Formats: sequence, C-alpha cells, structure tokens
Amino acid sequence: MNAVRTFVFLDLEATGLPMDAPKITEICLIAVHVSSLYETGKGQLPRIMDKLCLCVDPEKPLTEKASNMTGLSNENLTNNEKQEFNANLIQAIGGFLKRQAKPICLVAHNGFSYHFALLKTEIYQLNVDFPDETLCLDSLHTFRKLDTSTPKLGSALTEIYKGYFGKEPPNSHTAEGDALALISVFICEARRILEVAKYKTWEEIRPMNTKRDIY
DNA sequence: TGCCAGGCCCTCTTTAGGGCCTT
Repeated sequence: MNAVRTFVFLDLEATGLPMDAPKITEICLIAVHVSSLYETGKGQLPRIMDKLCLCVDPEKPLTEKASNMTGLSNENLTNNEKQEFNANLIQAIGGFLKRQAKPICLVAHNGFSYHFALLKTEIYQLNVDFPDETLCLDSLHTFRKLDTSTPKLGSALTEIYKGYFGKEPPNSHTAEGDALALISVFICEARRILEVAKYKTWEEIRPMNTKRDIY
C-alpha cells in the first residue's frame, strides 16, 4: 500500500444516532497534505487546507437532542432552501476529492461505526460510490491504541481535545468545528498515530443498519 | 406491538457482559 499523501478529515451532523436511522444535516471535509501534518506545530492549524462544508435538508425530522446540539433544525434548513443529499452533493464531494494528492485517507472520530457508515448509506441510496481504493481511518480506535497515560485522555473527541489544550474545542457540534478539532489533536500525535493506524478501504466500510424505515 | 447500532475494548474474560463513542 502506498503511503497516504492526503488526509481528509470528515465530520457529519445528522438527525440523530444510528438507532434513529439518521440522515445527514451537515457535512464537512477538510483535506490536509501529509507534509502539513508534520510541519504544523501543536496548537496550530495547517496554513494550507482545502475545506468543503455543506448543509443538507435531511427530509426527516431531527431529534430534539440533535437539533439542540447542532443548532440545525428542519425549519432553518428549509428557510435557507438547502437541498437534500443529492447528485449535486456527490458531484461536489467527488470533485473535491479529485483535487487532492492520492492516496487519500478519510479520517473521522468513530468513523467506522458512525460517520463512514452513515455516509456510505446515503451514497448507496443514490446508486453511486467512492473509489474502493479510498482509505478510511477511525481516530477513536487509533487514539485508544496510543499510550494515553500522560496526559490522561478520555476517548471522546472533546475529552481528547481538552486533554491536549485544557479547554473546550471551539464551535463544537458544527461539522467544521469538530473537523478542525480533530485536525488539532491529530497533529499532536501525527507520527505516533501513523505508526499504529489500522486502515480500512472504503469497500470494507459497512453501511449503517438500515433495517428501520429511514424515510 | 414494538421496534432502540455495532465494532472495539476492558475485565469481576475467553462457554460473557457491559461501556464507550458518534447525532
């Protein structure tokens, strides 16, 4: 396997958790070249980042908790005339990824069980898919593999961030805010993370359980 | 009618159960 040249940090906001058969309400992809991961100091963000952030009409009600947490609602998404998860969005993501140096690795916190799985479910419903050679890395699993004795870290993204920076991550529970927080902590441990990283291919990602009616 | 994820990790484990993490 060729060494990853671009890490694309992914965060989704959605109508709920997997038991709610969620639909995406916001997606953010931030692409960072591997050289920037090594050259950026702790507490700084890379100067060169490509960002794609899109709000999405989920076409189903948000749970109250999800709406309160994210600040997104069916009302404000509709009032802003956001489109559903459709071919335009897939085309935008596809074009964004094509601009990045390959191989590409998507990174998300709890990605294997949530973000990648949900994104794959939504993409499948449009009868399209990402290239199978796209790699995926779950930062939740990866951080748990690290020796976190100093500082003592929880494994939630906010806890990991507080462990390194001693404060709450800014703009938490917005897709861009969480993606940037993930980049910040990833940079703190980039070399160690890449030593223990266990990648999956996009093909290996299991879609989120869809046995319940999602419409 | 009721339906309530799932992969990973830890331990009071391995013939299992429970908690974490994501909105």
